[in-house]
Amino acid sequence: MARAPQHPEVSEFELQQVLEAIVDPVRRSIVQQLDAADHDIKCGDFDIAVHKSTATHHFKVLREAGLIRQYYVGTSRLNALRRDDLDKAFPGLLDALAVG
Amino acid sequence: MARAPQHPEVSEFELQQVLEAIVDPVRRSIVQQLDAADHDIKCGDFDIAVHKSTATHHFKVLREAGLIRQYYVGTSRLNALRRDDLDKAFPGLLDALAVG
DNA sequence: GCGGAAGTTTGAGAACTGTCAAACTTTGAA
DNA sequence: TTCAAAGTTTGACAGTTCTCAAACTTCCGC
Repeated sequence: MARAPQHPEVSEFELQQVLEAIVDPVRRSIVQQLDAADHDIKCGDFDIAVHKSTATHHFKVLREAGLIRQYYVGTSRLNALRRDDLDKAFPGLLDALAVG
Repeated sequence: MARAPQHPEVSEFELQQVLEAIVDPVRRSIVQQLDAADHDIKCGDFDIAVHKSTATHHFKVLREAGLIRQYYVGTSRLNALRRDDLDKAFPGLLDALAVG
């Protein structure tokens, strides 16, 4: 496990990449669960119906697109929604997605 | 050519389908060109780099998702952005996409 | 009517991506 | 030090979809 996973800066965000990230139902569900919660969530604590390794893949896609920030606490990896950064880069996008 | 192509009602719009429609760069470009223009646009008049038959496919995806409305004028098919309907179903979504 | 213009349909190929299984790494606790 | 927990990595497979080519349909103008 990389100690410090790569996270893009806000200036590096790309709409195409963000759209490709949230178009997947599993990933969009992850984003919505983070948005609905008032705390960061461990990878293993999400309500998703895919295998562990598949989840890892989805988290990576979300992280590289700039949607989430990941950090370790012990053996667990916590996930945080980068709401402020996203609102800066694409105002209104996250809110528009919360609907569905 | 079907005289009257199928268009979904606003109540039938589905976010997942809309996202799948706009995630494709060619289709998103079509939507943006319609949004930027103050008039409807013929299929053949879009600035896209794909074959005619591929374009037909993209227009169909956009139409079935509810993003555009199509109607014939002679041998030409005109395309209109369903902005009002989309704003009703997914407020803020179209505006958020106009950025990129 | 005939030919051209504008799209559509169908078929097929290439590329991408979501998924799981199995093996591996790292960390915390007993 | 040993073991279990939590994720990651790699490999492979299946399904989807973007794309083009070729043949076809419809409509307009000559």
